[in-house]
Amino acid sequence: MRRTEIKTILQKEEIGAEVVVKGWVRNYRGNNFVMFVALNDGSSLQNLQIVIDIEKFDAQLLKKITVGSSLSIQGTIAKSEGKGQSIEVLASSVEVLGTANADEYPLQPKKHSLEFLREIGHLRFRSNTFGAITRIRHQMIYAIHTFFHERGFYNIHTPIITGSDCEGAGEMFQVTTLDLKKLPFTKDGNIDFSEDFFGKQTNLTVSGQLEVEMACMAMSKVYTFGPTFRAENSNTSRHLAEFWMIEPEVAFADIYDDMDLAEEFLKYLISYALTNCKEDLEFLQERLLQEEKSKPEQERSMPLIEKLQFVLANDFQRLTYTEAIEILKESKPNKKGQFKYEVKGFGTDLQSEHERYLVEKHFKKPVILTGYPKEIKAFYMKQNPDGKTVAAMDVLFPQIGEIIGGSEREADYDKLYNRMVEMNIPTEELYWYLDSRRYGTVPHAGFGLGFERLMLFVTGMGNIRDVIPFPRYPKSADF
RNA sequence: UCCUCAAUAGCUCAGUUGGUUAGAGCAUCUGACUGUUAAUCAGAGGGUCACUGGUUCAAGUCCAGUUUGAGGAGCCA
Repeated sequence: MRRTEIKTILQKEEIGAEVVVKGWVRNYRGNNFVMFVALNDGSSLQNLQIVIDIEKFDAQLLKKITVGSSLSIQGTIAKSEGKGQSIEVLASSVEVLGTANADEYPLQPKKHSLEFLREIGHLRFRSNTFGAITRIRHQMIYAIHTFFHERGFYNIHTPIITGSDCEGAGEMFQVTTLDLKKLPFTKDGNIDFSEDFFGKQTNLTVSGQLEVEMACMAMSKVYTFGPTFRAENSNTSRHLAEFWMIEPEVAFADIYDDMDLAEEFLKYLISYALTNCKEDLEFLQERLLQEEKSKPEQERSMPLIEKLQFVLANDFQRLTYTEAIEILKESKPNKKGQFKYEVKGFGTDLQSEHERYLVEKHFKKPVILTGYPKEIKAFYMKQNPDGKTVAAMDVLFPQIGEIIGGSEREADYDKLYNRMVEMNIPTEELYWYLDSRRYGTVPHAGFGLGFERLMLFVTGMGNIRDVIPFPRYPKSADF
């Protein structure tokens, strides 16, 4: 007989039907006559209650049923006599697929701290919280591809190993097959990378943008969704050394089209989560409410689902960097000296306290900031006619800050070339990037969305290390 | 990388001005109980007090360094 998923059994409620279910024991209890097992197979947050008549089974077999063990159960679906669930399965055959020594198994049927679960990252999928996050993560991946597919975008696999060390987005991890104990050197004392696997120095990518722009110059609407790597020594709850990024690129589009796409995209994903991950979101919301009970009332935030609906219901506030500086300059905390960094005028780099003030206090909704000073932004961004600013846009979200960073790209060959020289970007190495402006250049724009940042917002989790299965960060590459 | 705080049983935590044999709840084990819901009740076992060094008659407690974790900042997505 084929296995039926627990989710299906709970949905259909076919009383009297004969089924085979397989899964892991979350908890069990009982007495001398009857045993109740809460079984979970990952298909749903809900467990299925298995009822075992103790007299019908071998005592040695039943002893092997412990928290964490895996079972195959054949039985009939019945209306539950108990209060906690509407249906249950009365077992006619019980097979223990794998035991789990109760003395050693670290997951108990009780609340564990997220820090502890992170230490047992290989087992934390078996917790309710991480199960919910895992299901939501999958739904979001699916929704991202669906969104772009429905709008005529093509998915481009940009390289993970890159030959350029100047993608302009941070410190890179080196990739080499050279024997680190016997490095080959050139005559002038440098490491001889011509002996390396690729015959040159290579790194893990920090962004697929430059390559996806090349595809954009033929396919018009493209996106890449892949792993990116930053060797920055960032120890925060919002950064990972290995994370997944979504980078769409659209030809014949300007910065306003880019903002429209970003807002539509984020709202689509949040709306998708609300309709397709209801049960898991409700669970995470309840978890957060329990956690917040210990906090004073003013510090408590909106319940998770309400917060997601709120973002859907309101237009993102769009304003320029210059306007933001004016608002911040005139703000109470700035005048009273409550900001750690005072806002003085144009050119001030916005700190997270300033972004938070704009999003959480002043506008109380997501904000899209545009027109940043060119000095604080990347070389490829389109220079505005004012000579001071570039057509960049950052989407700022409550609690997480910058969730999206994007721009209209500089399409003019001379302007791009000169800016690269100004910023010491090696033009020979990036000849291929310049070629896109030399042959049939068109206006185009795109952005990058950190997938785990989106996950933080949708799940309401506080630490980015808890929304990716196996987080990589400084001093940590376990599992 | 910087600032602040923390590390005691498998987990979550108490541990007084430095002073006898380091405590609780949960988990585990044993037993009781005819339908449980994080079951309940009774009993038992379980500790290199993160690590290294120092002060002291005496250190879980004080000091220094190291490691790890949390919160915040920077870098960014």
